[in-house]
Amino acid sequence: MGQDLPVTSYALLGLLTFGDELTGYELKQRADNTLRFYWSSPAMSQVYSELARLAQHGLVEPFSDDEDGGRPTTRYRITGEGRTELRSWMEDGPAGFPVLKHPVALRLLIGHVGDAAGSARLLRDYLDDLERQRKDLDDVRESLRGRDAAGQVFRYPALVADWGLAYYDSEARIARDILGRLESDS
Amino acid sequence: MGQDLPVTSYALLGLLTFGDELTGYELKQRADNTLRFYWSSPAMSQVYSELARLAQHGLVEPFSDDEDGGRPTTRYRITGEGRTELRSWMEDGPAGFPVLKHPVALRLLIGHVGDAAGSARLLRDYLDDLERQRKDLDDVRESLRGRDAAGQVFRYPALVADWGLAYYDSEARIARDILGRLESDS
DNA sequence: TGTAGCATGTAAGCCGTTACATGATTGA
DNA sequence: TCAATCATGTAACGGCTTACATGCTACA
Repeated sequence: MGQDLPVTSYALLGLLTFGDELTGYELKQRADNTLRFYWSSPAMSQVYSELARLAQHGLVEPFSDDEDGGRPTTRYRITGEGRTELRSWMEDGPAGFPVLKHPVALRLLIGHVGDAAGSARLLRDYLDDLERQRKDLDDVRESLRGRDAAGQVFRYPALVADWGLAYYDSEARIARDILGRLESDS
Repeated sequence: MGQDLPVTSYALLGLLTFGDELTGYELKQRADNTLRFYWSSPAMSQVYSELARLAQHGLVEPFSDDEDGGRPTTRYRITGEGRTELRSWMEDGPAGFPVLKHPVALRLLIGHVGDAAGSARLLRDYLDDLERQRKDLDDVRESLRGRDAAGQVFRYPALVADWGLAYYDSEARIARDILGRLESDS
């Protein structure tokens, strides 16, 4: 109750609420498929240290997995206390406004320091990145098909993935528009 | 040449390229009107320590301002070396993809841990926040009118502000859409 | 007279990253 | 047999925040 961990801790804890038990390694992979797009995927080393902390607080439970055929590893499952804590975190006041670290917008802001060609290149590179990123997220989105209806496990992850796709589309529209405005300067 | 400072340092340096000389306090205010929306506005204490570092590297120049009528303070101006360094940073490889810390999307991802009403409230609160934020940015945008044409000082800041406004509009559209989808579940 | 804004910092501490270290298993 | 992947950490360090400290000026 009110353990007040860093948000990333709750984020990782949340990834353990989908009915399965993961190793630290697998948890990192899941983070790369989800958190990466609208939070940030913690480094491998942090995944382990967060898991250790969560275990210390009794929010996750480690257990050794000696399944025949595989080498023994440590898996983690969320505890009842973990679920309670997570729920109370979700209802704890306003979520807070998103923080954007947008190096493209930042460079564009001081575009007058460079030349017009530089700003145009900046935006075109961004459009390329967006396409790649959109593709990645789209693959994730497709992998949820069939379990994404109301009431199903991946309903919410699917909603969030759709959000992300719409966001990338919007960014691309905006970047193209600004690029056009820059080109009409000359 | 290749001093490799943190991005926030370059960001603050960039804010000194608009033809005026600022105190640390004023620089913080400018950051709140610009960086806040697509980077992050550093704490007051960090503004001072970054200025100290920039001065140490010769990228800004402090000087005392004893203008009659005001109490003496320290102002900073960008140096020639500072401009050079900033330009080379801007052209230094790809800008990097934006990192989003989106607590609303994060909470929505694990919406199944709470109840449907919680997710709906989350989104409605976000829509309120968006409106406030949009208003703030719109005030900033309006303050640039008249100096935002091609070739003028605030051309690029205006482009970035327009980007931000379009982004907020897009977020609101998406959030409303998801809210609608959630409501049609029941 | 008191409060809000202007102005400038120091210190402690957490979050998160990179670099480093180690070793088992699987498949080409 | 060699490389990639699985698997688990430790150590050092940087960035950034919060809390704290100080004092002046303008104005209600």
